[in-house]
Amino acid sequence: MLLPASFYRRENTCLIAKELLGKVLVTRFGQEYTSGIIVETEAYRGAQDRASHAYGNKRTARTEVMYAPGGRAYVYLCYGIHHLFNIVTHGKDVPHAVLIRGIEPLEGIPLMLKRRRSSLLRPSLTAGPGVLSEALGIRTIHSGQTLLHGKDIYIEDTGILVPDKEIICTGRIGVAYAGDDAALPYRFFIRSNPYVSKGKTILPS
DNA sequence: ATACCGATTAACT
DNA sequence: GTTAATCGGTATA
Repeated sequence: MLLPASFYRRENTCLIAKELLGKVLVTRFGQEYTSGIIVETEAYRGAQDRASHAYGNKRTARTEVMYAPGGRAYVYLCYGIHHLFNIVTHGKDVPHAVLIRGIEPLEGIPLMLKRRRSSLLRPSLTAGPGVLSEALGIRTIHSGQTLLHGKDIYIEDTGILVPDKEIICTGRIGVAYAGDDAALPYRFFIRSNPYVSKGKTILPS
């Protein structure tokens, strides 16, 4: 079942990030079909969150899509190389988003391997926000696209159940510049899943 | 026009 | 454990 607008447009972005675990992220570009189970996410809470590109309600051409109602892709280039895929959440003019940090490959694995120029199925194929975008063929040109039409990029609920006991919550990765906000418990991942990224979490002080 | 830097990764020691 | 790669976005002038 395709996730509906009502899933993304709720106000609790941390809850959305948590509930995205176990959902299936799909890209379908013509005949090219690839998918993976979401195993790691991070919430970014807009105006009030120093780690967010929309901190202080900053509006630029890049961040504008986050001000749309939930259910669109926000994709940006990081370190000049990596395309990072986010899901816009909350309502209009509230620029929240969820970063997808890890997926477990499900369908179209040969195509993912080809996109990653790899021949071996191993966690480095899709563990990490930059590499999973490459495996799924997601690039900055997709920023702003809707996830609600079941075309190009979308998310399905296939009934995979992730027990609460298997979900771990920590501080976020790579946002040391955000001061105290870096340690907020906004990162969610599935315990012991090999496709969770290997970055260092920032511990609360 | 110019300068700085990052929600990372892979390849090193 | 460390660090080079790499370039669009953003701020400043």
